[in-house]
Amino acid sequence: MTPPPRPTYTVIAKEAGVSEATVSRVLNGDESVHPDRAKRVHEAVDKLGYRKNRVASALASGRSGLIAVVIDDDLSVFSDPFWGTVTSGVSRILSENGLHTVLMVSPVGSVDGGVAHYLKSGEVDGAIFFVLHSDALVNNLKKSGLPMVIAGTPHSSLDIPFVDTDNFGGAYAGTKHLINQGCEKIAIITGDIGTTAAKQRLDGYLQAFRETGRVPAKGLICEGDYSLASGMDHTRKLLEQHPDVDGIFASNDLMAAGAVTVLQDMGKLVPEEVKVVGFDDALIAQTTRPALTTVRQDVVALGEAAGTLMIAQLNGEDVQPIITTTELIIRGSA
Amino acid sequence: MTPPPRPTYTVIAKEAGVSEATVSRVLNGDESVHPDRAKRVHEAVDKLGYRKNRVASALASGRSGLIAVVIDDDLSVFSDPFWGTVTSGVSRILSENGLHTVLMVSPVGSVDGGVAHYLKSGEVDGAIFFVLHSDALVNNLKKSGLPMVIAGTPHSSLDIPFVDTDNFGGAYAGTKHLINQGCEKIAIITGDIGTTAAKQRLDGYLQAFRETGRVPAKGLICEGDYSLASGMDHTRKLLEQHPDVDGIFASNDLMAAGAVTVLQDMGKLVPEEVKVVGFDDALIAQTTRPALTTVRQDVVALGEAAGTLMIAQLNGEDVQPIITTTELIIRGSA
DNA sequence: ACTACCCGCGAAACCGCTTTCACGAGGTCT
DNA sequence: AGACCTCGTGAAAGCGGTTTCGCGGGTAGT
Repeated sequence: MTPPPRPTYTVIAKEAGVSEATVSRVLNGDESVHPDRAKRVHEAVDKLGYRKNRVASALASGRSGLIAVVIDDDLSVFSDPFWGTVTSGVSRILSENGLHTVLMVSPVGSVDGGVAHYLKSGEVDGAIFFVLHSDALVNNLKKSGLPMVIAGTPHSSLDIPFVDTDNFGGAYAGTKHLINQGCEKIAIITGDIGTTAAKQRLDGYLQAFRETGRVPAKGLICEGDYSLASGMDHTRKLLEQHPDVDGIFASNDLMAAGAVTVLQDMGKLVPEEVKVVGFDDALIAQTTRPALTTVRQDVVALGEAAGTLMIAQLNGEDVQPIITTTELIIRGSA
Repeated sequence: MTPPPRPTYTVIAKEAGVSEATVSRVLNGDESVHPDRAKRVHEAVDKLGYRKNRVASALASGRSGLIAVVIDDDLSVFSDPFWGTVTSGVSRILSENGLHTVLMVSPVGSVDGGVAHYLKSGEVDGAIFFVLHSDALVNNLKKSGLPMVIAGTPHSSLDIPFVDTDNFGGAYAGTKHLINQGCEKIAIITGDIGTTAAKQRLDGYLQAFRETGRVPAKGLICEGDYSLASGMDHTRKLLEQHPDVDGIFASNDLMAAGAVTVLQDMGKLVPEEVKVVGFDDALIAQTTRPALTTVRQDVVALGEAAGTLMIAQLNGEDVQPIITTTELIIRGSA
């Protein structure tokens, strides 16, 4: 019933015949303790099955061993496996380093909300933000000196380390592929343009276009929002206004899937008449017919990179942004 | 640079002209403090922008305000949005109650791994498990007196509160629908049969069948594993061995999508020649052509239920398992 | 041989909050 | 009026570690 009482330093110290201070030193890897005594301490620890109380440790040392992962509730967390995957990558890396992940799913807009309070209250040693629309909170928190990492490219050029996929390069490669396949009239359905990722992908598309010497016709740039519905809607409009489109680059697979669906419903053959390229290489890319040609991003790696950056930062190391590479996966749709 | 020093009880007490004990009482909602003094404390708190140090509080009170959410690494966390969604539901409810979510993604098989240690070390006030294959750890931890909630039905009948979707009822309804649509030869592709959810869905299927007076032919029960690939493989085999199947109930949408894909590739019309029903109502259900008829489960509600159960338990309330209902969503595939 | 260091280690203060305990004031009961 | 409660409150003892400080002995320098 009652949890068995756990031993404390007092007990270990007595058992090992040393002072509590020495126990602390040994358990924290202080080299200056004589090997013999260290050994005695370790034996006592093993024998008594001692485990350090991290709360007490946190209070005394000021380090909690907790890293917050802050996900803006506005995100489509509920339907997009992306964030869950990133988070588990983060969590893996952190726990390998003796840290734990505190998940905070909450609107992050406000500089003064509950999340902000919590982060400022010093209960966590660092915070990893999944930022999309606004850097306000992050920016504000920077002053507090809390180590932070941003997953996704920040809007303003705060000098906060971040990790991101090579959105530009990926979109460039995807668009280039369409061009190489002989597409003449290539549209793009962007993601939520309030996000840097969507902007960067748009830039990649434009760049590929520019290199051909042509300029993307107005009306070929459709502002979507990453949702299936927006992929479908924009494709529909596109076909009305530009019946001769022969290529669509969608900023994620969900919208690409929507595009394929609509195209087929409206009697267009994919990829014969219209080619479609997506982004992400999500599961859904494999279930459409034809399967989606898409730009793969390594989401787990992204999460791990975020974790790594946090660890490095806590160790006082010099930290550089990490951009993970993408890979064009060619399937049936283009 | 250095974070501004935060005020402590000492400061608040001085400012308000009361003792630290009184400050503590006020801040913890002790009714017995005279309103005037309470007011003075609150004013001091506001004026100084005081925020309680939860770590110190945790050490002194023995309550950390942290709830662990343990996800078995074996789970397909990396591709299945399901768990991320449940988790965010949990997180929402907990944070509304002043608790925080500590995410632990790690193999849970061992009774003696890092997770077990952490949970036993008293750093969390409770744990919510996403259990699939084994109850070993949970079972072991029960003795420690740690409040726990299981998401998913436990294998053994431990008397630990759990939340789950009505898998049986959902599968029953789905299968029944196929029967009502005139299907004669209905196969099932189960999920990983090592999970209770998969078993329950199979039972629902069998029950619906039984009520017709018929017995499902051997070979119509295919043991899948929730993956797209297994949905495709089993459908392929099914068509070889039973070319006359006219209905397939898949234990999740991913496998259902695989089934539809293979059926069409092999020249079968869906739903004219073979009808398909999935389970989950995941996003993917809307992107197949035809869109999937499927059994919807409310994943967010499931997470919230788990959170609610935890809160209730911490409050010492009587706790009953929660089974969330499902709903048959009829689309094009059946 | 004498002073100057350095090193390993224990005593004790401390981290910031919670909680027990006891005390004094005011009220009640006889 | 005296014994007995009750109630609000402050002093102080923890909670279980970490860290500073200083001591004693050994080493080094001259």
